[in-house]
Amino acid sequence: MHTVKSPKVVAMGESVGPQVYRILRERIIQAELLPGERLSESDAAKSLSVSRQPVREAFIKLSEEGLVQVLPQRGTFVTKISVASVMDVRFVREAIEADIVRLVAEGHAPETIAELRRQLAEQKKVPHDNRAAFLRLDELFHHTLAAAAGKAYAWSVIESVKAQMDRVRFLSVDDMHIGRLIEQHERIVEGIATGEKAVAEEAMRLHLREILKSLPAIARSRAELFDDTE
Amino acid sequence: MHTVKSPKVVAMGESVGPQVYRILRERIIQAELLPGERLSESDAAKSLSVSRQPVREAFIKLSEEGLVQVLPQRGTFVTKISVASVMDVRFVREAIEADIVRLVAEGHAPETIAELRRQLAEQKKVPHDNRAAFLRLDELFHHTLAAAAGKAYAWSVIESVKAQMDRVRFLSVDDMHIGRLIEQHERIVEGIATGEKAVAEEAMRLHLREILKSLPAIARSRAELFDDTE
DNA sequence: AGCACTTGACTTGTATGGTAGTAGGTTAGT
DNA sequence: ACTAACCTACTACCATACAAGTCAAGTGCT
Repeated sequence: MHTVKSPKVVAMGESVGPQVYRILRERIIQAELLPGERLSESDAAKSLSVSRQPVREAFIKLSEEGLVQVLPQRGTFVTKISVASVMDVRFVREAIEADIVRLVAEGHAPETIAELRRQLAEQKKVPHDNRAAFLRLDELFHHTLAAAAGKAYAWSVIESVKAQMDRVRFLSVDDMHIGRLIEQHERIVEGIATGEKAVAEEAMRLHLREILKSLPAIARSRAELFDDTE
Repeated sequence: MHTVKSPKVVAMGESVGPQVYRILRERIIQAELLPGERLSESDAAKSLSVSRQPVREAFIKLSEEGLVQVLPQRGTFVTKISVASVMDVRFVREAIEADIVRLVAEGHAPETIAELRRQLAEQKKVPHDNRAAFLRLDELFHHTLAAAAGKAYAWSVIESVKAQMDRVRFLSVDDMHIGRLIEQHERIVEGIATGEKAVAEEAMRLHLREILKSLPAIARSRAELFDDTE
């Protein structure tokens, strides 16, 4: 039964609601949908060839994540990036990942360390202008640490929270100084390998605070994307 | 089945969906809706005198929190309590609250310390059999710490995550040794007052690990409420 | 008796209709 | 010209109808 004539954006095998959610989430994080932009249940529904209901469910999820703001009877808008929100998320992330990396350092499993070193080599191979590729590897690095600590759930919490940070990272096109970030990764792995959990933890905390350095400059240069009520 | 033709359980002034969510969430946490129990969009809608749609949205939110499990075309069930899930949540909570209490200890604001001591006195006044009252004060205590650290967002993350822990706490009727918990609170406040952030942090970590001690016994005595596939 | 199949009463997922409310441009009144 | 009332075109929210899948009881054949 191939009744699909319309250019359905969604695929089979999974409910439509979650698919719409992921599509919109990705577009917001990658700044394809700009902060402040107005969305609409019916417009989004039409453009995705689905009904309004799944779109509505997606909007609700996005609003819980703080990516959109739903104003009843008025409209739904992509939230502007808020410096305060980014810092709030960063704090939570640091707290969780600090404990994770300490656990990994305690475990000092050889295969984990080998895997992390493999990833470091991979990261160094990325050309300095290919930002997206490095961001993927960075994501993998942190995810690997969580998995090594046996904290899959903690990672899922981080994932649901870090969207606000990711939006900023997609903006910092120019001076990402990938080299420095890799050095920080190396220090983390080093601390793990030597079993110095305090060293590893502190390296992770510093690593996650790196975003704070670039944030003010980005907020100034792309002021129209940021919330100015703070 | 006595269906109360209740005159609108929901109130005015707020959307129906979130209200339904809170009502069901409360009932699940307080074990009024038992783990394993089957829910139904239409039944819940009828008993609350609303339509299926807001109920559906509530179900989705609850499933994201891990309180219910939605099986398409089959049914929606209150999730059984999982020892692994409780420990996962506890880990995240410890990581965040450890950093929070350290911040508070660094700030050593006199009015905060005074407020915490006031709450300690309040906690001691609670009769040892009034579990619910103590749980409310305990909740307030931790919330106050987060607020004092200026981490409202971090607290909201904890709130959305700790439902799994709260379900267990409502079960541990008997040996809650409220006294010991208060002693732990006192040690936390002491660490904050003296500015020894390492002491305060460690006290918080021990406090949040307390649940692990009672968990195995509860899982054994109320095995029918727990997931046995682990 | 025992197995294959049908049927119907459920379930959640999706689509659509109807309502109250807001925003903004336009028009009538001064 | 200026103000105020209205009017239209939107919005999200809720209710309801329909579609598709699941499961178990029941039926008829072997």
